[in-house]
Amino acid sequence: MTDDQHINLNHKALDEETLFVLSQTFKALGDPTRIQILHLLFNKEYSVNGIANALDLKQATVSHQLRVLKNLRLVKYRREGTTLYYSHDDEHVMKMLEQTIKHASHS
Amino acid sequence: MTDDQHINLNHKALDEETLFVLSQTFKALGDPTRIQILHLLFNKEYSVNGIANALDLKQATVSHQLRVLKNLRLVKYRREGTTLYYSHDDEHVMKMLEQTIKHASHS
DNA sequence: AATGAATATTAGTATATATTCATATATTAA
DNA sequence: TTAATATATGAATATATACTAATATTCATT
Repeated sequence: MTDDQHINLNHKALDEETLFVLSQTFKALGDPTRIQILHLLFNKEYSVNGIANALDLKQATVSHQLRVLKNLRLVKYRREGTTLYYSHDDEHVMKMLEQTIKHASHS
Repeated sequence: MTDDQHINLNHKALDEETLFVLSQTFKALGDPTRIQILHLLFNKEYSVNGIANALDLKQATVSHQLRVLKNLRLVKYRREGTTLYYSHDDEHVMKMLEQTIKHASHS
């Protein structure tokens, strides 16, 4: 029996659901394309094609990634005719992203 | 020419390197095992076997994931004999994790 | 109803990643 | 130097994910 066997009884393990939500959220930010999209949506809403044009991505690529972000409630949209305008929908995540961008930029 | 074609000239695109660093960091947190490890390391250092025991993971699994975290400088270690004690090494990331855990817990 | 525009979906492919088993390496003690 | 312990590494496998091309769907207009 080595020291490794000792267990910190004070430590509260993360419950399964929290762990799942956490990892899903971070995973959503773990892709350059999705970061670019969220970063673009920081100040204003964009249509799907607007995002595709601004970031030089295929329409289908943007649509796929928006679905991921929408499923995690990181973005929302409003419809105007056939056009869907997407905007961010999670203040905490956007602030976290902002902070981390600042941190990464001048490091 | 639709409204989508208009471009926000005020928007500064993220440069490639920042984007890469950002996504790498978030990707590191996008896995339940790595989150558990970092969460465990919040208050104190642990050996590799200590982590494996505390989280009921294989030694190899922990070692592999610690390498990922170490490459991103999210953890560091000190040696004591044959034992390596790992601890966290990025205050910003740990604070971000803490905040997001709080946010996810009571939501 | 037919057309055009914007977006979503499906299928296919390529790539990345997490885990496990088996084994190698490194350190210490006898 | 041999043995024991702790950790790292390599190979194999399974799964997940991102992108693309093609097509389907939805909505508005005529």
